[in-house]
Amino acid sequence: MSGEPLSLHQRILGDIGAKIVSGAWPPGHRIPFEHELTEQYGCSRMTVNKALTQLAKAGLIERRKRSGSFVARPRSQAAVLEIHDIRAEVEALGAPYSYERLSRAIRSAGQPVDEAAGFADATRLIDIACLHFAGEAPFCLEERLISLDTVPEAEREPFENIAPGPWLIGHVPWSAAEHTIRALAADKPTAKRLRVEAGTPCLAVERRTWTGGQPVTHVRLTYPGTSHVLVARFTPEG
Amino acid sequence: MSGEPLSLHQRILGDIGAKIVSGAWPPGHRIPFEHELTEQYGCSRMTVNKALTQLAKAGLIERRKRSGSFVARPRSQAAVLEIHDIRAEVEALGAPYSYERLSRAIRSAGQPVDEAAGFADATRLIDIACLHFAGEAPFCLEERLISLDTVPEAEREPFENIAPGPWLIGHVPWSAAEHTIRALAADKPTAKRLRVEAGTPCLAVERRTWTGGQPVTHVRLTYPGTSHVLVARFTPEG
DNA sequence: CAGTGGTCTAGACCACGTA
DNA sequence: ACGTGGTCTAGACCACTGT
Repeated sequence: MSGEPLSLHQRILGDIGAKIVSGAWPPGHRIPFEHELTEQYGCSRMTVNKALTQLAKAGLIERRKRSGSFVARPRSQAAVLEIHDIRAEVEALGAPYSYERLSRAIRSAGQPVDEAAGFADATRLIDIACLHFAGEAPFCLEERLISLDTVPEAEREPFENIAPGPWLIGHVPWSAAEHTIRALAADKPTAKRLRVEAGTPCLAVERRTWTGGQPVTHVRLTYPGTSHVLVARFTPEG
Repeated sequence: MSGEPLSLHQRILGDIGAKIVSGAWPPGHRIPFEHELTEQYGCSRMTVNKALTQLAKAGLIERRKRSGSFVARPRSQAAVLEIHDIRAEVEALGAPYSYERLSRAIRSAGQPVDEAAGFADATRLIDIACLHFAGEAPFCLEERLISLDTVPEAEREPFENIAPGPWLIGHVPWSAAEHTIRALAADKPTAKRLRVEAGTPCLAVERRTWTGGQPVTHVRLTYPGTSHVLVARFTPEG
């Protein structure tokens, strides 16, 4: 439907992807060798290689030296999860966004939760709690630890007018991130802050971020009830 | 630490990624032109281009014709969510896996839930409920609709000895999938099936799958309590 | 040992956006 | 108009691996 002229390697990728997706080439089926596709499309090997490399990264095919490339047996689907800025999420709902810092403290790592978050003992941490609002209603509770060893500038920032997320993005680009998503029941303090009843189901997203090998921050975002969903998509086109 | 000899384009990718990640090149900073990197690394333009193209796909840089390439302002993080087979998840926990079909019916689409799932009115559907066990305990409730227009073979399958997920993977490769993740409270029938109290927080993963443009299946997986977490990772290395 | 994919080269032409 | 990135070529060498 999109009348855009596809580049050649995209066309090759699409053609092969279609064969796989349609079932014409079942899992285990051997894909034509690169030199065969080269003849078939009348192009150079690099162009074919680009398409096949991309299919391999998408997990649709598996490449074996000396043997060829084969349609992969789908073992796990890898979907792309878009993690948006909270302000953007709120404003996408058409609600006015606001932010309130609840607490800020500096302490040394040593609690079990710190270790679970990946902070070595005695790492100096800044410990922040804050609320994000959509209109009058609490949208999300943020509980965050930032390593002052990795981000010393954070010590001078009160985080009263800027949320830690946007501040960090402006000061410390991440190199790696891990998200953990779970459902949990709001405990009493959490429920009070989110203005829901204790035991209300919440979606909790925990994110750990590293730069180089150093832990930067650990944050738990707690969204009350079903106010929030995460969406992840997969297409082989990349 | 991994003593593997990196390919040249990987090294270039890593070098530039490090500059961005360390903050040495802040958002908006112009990256050396391809021909400059060509000189710097003593390689051809394709090699440089491969690295930059990959960085652009990872969202670390933004490329503009005539202007050059620039460090991107991180807007949304795109993390890769691994969706595993339920049997594999259970066995990874060290528990014996078992499966029980609860119900199976054939009907025509028309309910609001069918429309939300993307099935056109009057599409013939197979409607299945089943339970996945980890040992004696229910691990996950699966409620699934399969379009018989798209997958007519499903009509002959009782799904008593094989779960719909693995069966579908063997019969209908997906071309696109969308996952929606939310927290919810178990309603009475769900709670009974999962052997928890009504109101228990559950993690619900809904997946819609298409092949070509046709909807294949819609499934809701309900995991009780905090028994299950999803993990998503991001690294610019791809 | 032969043939595969992985990687790289030294060019080339083109579309396109900015100056 | 110019210089950028996007794409492609027609070769090449190498490591690996299955026969």
